[in-house]
Amino acid sequence: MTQSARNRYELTVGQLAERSGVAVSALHFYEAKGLIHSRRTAGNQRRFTRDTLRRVAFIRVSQRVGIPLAEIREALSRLPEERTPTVDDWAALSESWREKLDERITQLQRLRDDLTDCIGCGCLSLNRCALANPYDELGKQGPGPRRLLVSAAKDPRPPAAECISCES
Amino acid sequence: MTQSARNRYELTVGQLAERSGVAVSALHFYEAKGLIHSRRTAGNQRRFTRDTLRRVAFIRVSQRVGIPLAEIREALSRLPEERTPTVDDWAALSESWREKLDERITQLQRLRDDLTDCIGCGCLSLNRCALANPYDELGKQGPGPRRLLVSAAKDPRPPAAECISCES
DNA sequence: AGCGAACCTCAAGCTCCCTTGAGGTCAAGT
DNA sequence: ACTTGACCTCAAGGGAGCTTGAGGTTCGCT
Repeated sequence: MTQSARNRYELTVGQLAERSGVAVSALHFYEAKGLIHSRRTAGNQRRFTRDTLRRVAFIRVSQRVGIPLAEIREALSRLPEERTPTVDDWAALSESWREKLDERITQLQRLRDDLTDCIGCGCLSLNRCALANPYDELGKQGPGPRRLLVSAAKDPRPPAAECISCES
Repeated sequence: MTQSARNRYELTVGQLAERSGVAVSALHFYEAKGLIHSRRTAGNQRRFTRDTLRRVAFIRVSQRVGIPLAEIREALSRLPEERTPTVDDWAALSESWREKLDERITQLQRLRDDLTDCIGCGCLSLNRCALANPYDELGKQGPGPRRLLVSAAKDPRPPAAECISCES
């Protein structure tokens, strides 16, 4: 492959940034974290293969759903290294993500239903509601949207405790 | 109201922490950020009214959905200051949150559907997919799960752009 | 009065996810 | 040859959301 031919199939970091909508600094960061990879030119500049666009797309999508970079990295590491990932490779990855999305949707729906219940009883209970009581281990890792994709609750909810705000 | 009577209706920070499941340090933090309020005893200790439990519950619930503290603070500030919030006050707040939840659910569902589409076309397009392209202003504020509750997309999606990974 | 647990106030530290800046190199156009 | 813009590295900064630690006070009980 000639150098010029290469140029048609590879992207500079600037091009990748522009086309993916991600800042150059963020791309550097992703590379440092092992989420994307590049070869270097003789002049030490990064050259990304075109499928890096897909990787970046995948990263952003995953982030929007609430998955931390470390986990995304792990998922991406399951793509074949030796060859350019095929559509099927990507489909498999996306499929697993889709399942997580489904779980998250189910979880939010329950959250919504429980919120409605809580309004009904006039009680925003920390112990009784799924609202404050995420039956998942991720909930224990502290609050915040850091890890939104939780393993969807095993259904045995914790024993209904007292209502923290209604009782004495 | 006597001091002892007061004690029955107020909570120390430790009690609030225990009953809400939130660390004392976090409660201090919330107070510093104006999400909760306390009176101080003669000895400079915090005393929280009982409805603070509900506030904390509301905070945690909101966080789980992905709402940043600043926004939660703003929502809470709509509760009446002069009197203890009634069930109706809380219901109004929760109702507005429920709507956001609905929006969020809808958004995730579309995300999921689009992901399926993308698998279909074999293309994880940054420009075409809702996936990478959250038609909402919050998406522009950078990535991450920091602000997941977006104003549900006005439906005119952006003009279908080229597929960033499929074309040349 | 004395003890320990719980409380107080800063200030600093931590994780995540980047951005900004300084100082320097590379590549393409004139 | 020169300029300009894109690129490089590395270190530091920033915001969100807390936690940890030091040093000191107060509460409740015996």
